[in-house]
Amino acid sequence: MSNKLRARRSTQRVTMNDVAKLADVSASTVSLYLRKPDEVSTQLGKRIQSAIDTLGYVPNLMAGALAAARTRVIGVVVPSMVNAIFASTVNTMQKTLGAQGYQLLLGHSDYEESEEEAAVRTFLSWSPSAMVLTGLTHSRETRRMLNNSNVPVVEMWELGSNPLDTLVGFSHHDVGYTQARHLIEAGCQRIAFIGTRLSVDERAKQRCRGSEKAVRDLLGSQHARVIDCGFGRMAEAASRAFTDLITSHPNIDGIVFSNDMLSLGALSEAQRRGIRVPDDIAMIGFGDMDFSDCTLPSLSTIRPPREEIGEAVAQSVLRRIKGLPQEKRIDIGFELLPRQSSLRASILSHAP
Amino acid sequence: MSNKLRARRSTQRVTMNDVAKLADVSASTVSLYLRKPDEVSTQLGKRIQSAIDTLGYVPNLMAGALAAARTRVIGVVVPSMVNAIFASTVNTMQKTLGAQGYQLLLGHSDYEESEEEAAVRTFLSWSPSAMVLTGLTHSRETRRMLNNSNVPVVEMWELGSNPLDTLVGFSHHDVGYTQARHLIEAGCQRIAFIGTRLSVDERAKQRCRGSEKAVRDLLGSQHARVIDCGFGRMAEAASRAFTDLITSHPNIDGIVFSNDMLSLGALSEAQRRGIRVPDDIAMIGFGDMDFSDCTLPSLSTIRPPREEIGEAVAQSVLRRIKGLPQEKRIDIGFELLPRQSSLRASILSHAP
DNA sequence: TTATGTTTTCCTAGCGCTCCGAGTATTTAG
DNA sequence: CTAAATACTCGGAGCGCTAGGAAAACATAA
Repeated sequence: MSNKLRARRSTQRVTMNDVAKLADVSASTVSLYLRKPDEVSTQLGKRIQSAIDTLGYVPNLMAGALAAARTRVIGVVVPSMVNAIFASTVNTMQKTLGAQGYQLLLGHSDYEESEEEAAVRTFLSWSPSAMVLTGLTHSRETRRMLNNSNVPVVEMWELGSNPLDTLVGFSHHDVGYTQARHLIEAGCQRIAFIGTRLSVDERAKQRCRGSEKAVRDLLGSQHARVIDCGFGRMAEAASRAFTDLITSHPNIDGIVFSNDMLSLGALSEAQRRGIRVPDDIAMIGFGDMDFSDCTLPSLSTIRPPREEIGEAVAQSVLRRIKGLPQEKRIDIGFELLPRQSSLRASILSHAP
Repeated sequence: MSNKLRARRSTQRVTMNDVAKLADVSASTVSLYLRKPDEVSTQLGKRIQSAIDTLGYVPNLMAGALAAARTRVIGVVVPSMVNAIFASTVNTMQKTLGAQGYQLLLGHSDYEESEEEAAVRTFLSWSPSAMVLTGLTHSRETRRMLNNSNVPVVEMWELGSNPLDTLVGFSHHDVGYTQARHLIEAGCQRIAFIGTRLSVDERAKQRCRGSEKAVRDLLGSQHARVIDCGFGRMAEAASRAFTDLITSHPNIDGIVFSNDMLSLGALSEAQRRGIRVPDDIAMIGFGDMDFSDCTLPSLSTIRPPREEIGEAVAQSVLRRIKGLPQEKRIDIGFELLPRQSSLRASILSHAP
């Protein structure tokens, strides 16, 4: 008999067994109490709870996850964590899901499919309860992994075709259309579009197309110009883009921006140049950022449903996990916030 | 003999054993190869790798974590995820730590000790490799848990006394001092401080004290007024605070802000009222946010070392995990960015 | 060839919890 | 008062992997 003592590797943490011993019940009962308190008698429940409290027992998540073959983890991939817009959504999800005992694993794609793929791969090895991605554009491999994983997936912040599973968002095309229409209704005739990263940001691209369509539908013309600022510090890039624009197209009278930071940059540049906003040029952005209603003039914009998306995603995920029936496509809509930067005198004189 | 077949719970995932069988080696060898490739002969290594590839084997993190009694997880608690300032730091940490195979678990305290405590408790049950907290103020229970946990801890974004373990940050008192001194050097005589959540944001409070001290040291007076906007939408609150301030103290000629969003709100309000910035009132903020150099006038501010902190924390954590010696206190410093909002004509006429 | 040292591979006992199936009270029905 | 139903509890076999030590294979020296 090889009875040699193996080096015991035990961490000296309090385990469920310790609790069981102190409460004078079996470990199974403690486990049951922890998972389904109702199925344990009140009396034992109390004894167990008090044992837990005395010992300061903390369940070992790893052991639980291994035994149950699942974790209470939800993987979330957003394009950028620095972007406050997504932060609000994640924040809301965190609150709702956290209250239900789920832990978010946060990753970012930097607007690159390959980065997203890496994040998804990492997250999947956690056996997550669900995965949440941003947008509908993913690499082939990402889609494959997700499809094979048998994990509920929610794509958010966009509506469109070929969803992986569940979809929660709004139409960016409609946003763009609404932006341009708003300017047109304010009396603008020659409209330009200024955005960033149009090459990689599918949603920004959609907004641009929507704006384009409105210009075509309502003015029978085209964007006078579309400028892609590319990457880098946004507001600064916007200053340059604005300068560029009014040089090449001095008769522009309305600009649709891909986000409010760009609006702000352009607005400042306009002021610097003595161009009046909205009288000479009207502007509308997207995002309703913190500062948007505090500039002078305040910035007209579209408020995306940041928190609402977070909440809807959370609820959707919860229902999916519990196996409840769940809508596959949820349109949250958005809100036009007309403010001073598009409030032209002309709109008054142009009354129908 | 109770030979009844128990319902096997096996997930049909590919396990290490499957790989071992295909490669015709033992499971231990596969495990060893995965953990320390050098300790396995090249020949076997190749065979194992190819088996892994054919089967598409993905290690079960839970099982590994349970057996090894540790996870490659790092818990990070920031006051707010929506605040882009912390987002940059986290982003940087994510990049560096992620490359080393660590996964960040992100939580937020909402500037409340109790929330922080909850997050820490949750994270500790993951047996993290390290914990990263923001600031030095924690609940008694938080400190206790962390001390007992034997997990490396890094506190960031602040310098001060009684750290739990390692400290990476800069002095907010110095920031405040620098802000006020800058205004004073620009010729301001009557300085006020406008901040938010001073009651709960220890770092903002420090900056306020630092500013106070500079006013005392250099002007021999006191802040004409300290306004705490409280919570809520910042820029808007700042407009109100500004109005309030110039009503009660019409002779104010310089304002130190707790952050740039407040500066912006006040700046717009000033413009609305025809008050010239910086000539009538100079302003300096904190944060160097995206928009800060794109307003008109551009906003003087202090740039906190967001990314630098993230990188330093990551490196520090890595060294701690590896058991390498590590400085206990790292001062990253900060940078004064003088811009137009504090560039007073008076500074010229006041030349010494 | 044997002894000795090295390197490589493998055996095995856990890690702490979950959940199936079975056992034991307790209550209700007959 | 006994049988049947109900409500609680408990035993214990895994979950998939790690890591200590031993065995095996290989290399070198005597």
